[in-house]
Amino acid sequence: MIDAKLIETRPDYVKEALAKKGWDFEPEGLLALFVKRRELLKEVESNKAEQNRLSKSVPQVKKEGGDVQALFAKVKELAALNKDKEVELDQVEKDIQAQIEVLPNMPDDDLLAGGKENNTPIYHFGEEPKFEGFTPKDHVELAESLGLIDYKRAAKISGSGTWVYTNLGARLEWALLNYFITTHLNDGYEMILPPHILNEQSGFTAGQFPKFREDVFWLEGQEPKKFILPTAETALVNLHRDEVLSEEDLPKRYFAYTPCYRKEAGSYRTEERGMIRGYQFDKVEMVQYTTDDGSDKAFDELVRKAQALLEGLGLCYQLNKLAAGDCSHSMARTYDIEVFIPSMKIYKEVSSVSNARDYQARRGMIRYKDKDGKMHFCHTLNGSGLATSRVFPALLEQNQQADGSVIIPEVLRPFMGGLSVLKPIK
RNA sequence: GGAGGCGUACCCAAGUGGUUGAAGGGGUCGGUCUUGAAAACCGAUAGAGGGUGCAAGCCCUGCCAGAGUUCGAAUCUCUGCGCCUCCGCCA
Repeated sequence: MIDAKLIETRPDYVKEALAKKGWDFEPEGLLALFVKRRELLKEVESNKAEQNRLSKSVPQVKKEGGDVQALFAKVKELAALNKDKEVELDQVEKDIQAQIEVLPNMPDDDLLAGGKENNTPIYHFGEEPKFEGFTPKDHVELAESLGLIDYKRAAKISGSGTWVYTNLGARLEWALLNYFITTHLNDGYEMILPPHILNEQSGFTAGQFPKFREDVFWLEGQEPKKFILPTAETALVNLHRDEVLSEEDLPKRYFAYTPCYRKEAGSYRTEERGMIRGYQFDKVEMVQYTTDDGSDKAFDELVRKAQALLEGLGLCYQLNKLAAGDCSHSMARTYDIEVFIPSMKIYKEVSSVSNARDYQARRGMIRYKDKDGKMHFCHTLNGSGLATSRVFPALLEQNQQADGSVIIPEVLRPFMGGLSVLKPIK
């Protein structure tokens, strides 16, 4: 959530920043509400102060045998006078809240305005494989011929947009996750396994609601409402909601493995074959809580970590600095790490690293006390480290050989019983 | 799912309608004592959000959350949430 004070004192600055995200923000309405709010607040509070003063004097007046009834009448009168104003104030505050909470985060100053077309690749790793002397298969064919994924049976037991990892496919998926987890542990991150069913407030704090209410799976008949997490970020950034941390505990570095559940309504299912986009995919997610001046450093750290994971696998990827309009709704800054998918001849996101600055912290009252006892909002950051559903196909496609086999990256072998190559079963 | 209990400041806890911003204890910080430490003793410290003001300050909110009763609520009523205990069911 954007700071209301900032909107009030520098409306043009906020307007300009949001414009870079393609968001047309007209502050006039809010500014008028701020004025209205202040007016009402002054009236209501001074009236309330008078009521309190009179009420407090009751025991004294009683003792002196004064006219208590007259006092009662006076206070009642004041209270009646205040009632309408209190209702009005309440409404104004709700209106302000409603208007501010839908606003996206403001992008960092250095980001280009506009959408995808203005994303800037800033680093490239590895070489796009050449496949000399044979026609490469796509990952769907490979997964099938190697016996890794069963799409047919997935459709039978679940539906389209899903898959079953079978045999060595399941082993490979698990090896990837283990490789990620082991790396994060070695880097000193704390492992978390959160519940997958979360309450509405968690979605709000993460900034997924109200905007993305339609994109998650809601549990039927649950009161209060519950949804299944679309990413472990939702759980991790809510861990310290409504808490006051102390500066020496920061930064907090967490990671969690969870499947992610998304409706993906209206997505490009047809061109994205196989496991490029599904209703459920596995992801290891990293989250940091930092001080309000520590998030830039943390951001670089998370980007580096995500890069290192792909580099460990030896996969060709690019690092993409997103333009303001392509950054996530709640984020001030996002870098995507995109792995090369030969069959599609494009780079597909496997990790999205973002700095929310204090946007989520304000929504969830996540604060810390500095060494002088002063309160601050934390900064929160998140980054995939990594999502498997695109690493898996990229790995198959990039590492395929002329004979249809696929070389397993060395870092994964310890998690696959030393196996070094996947061979076709038919 | 059924029955009961609880929710007060960093922690424990008193408080059941009136100057209660909230007793007491622990903790923390400072001091006395001590070669040093412990103990003992003395002192300090009670969160947060908001309004107003140059500031000191003053004011509003605030004892899980919300609504209500009352001139006045931590204290009474209702609702919700959370936790605990017992019973049932169950991976």
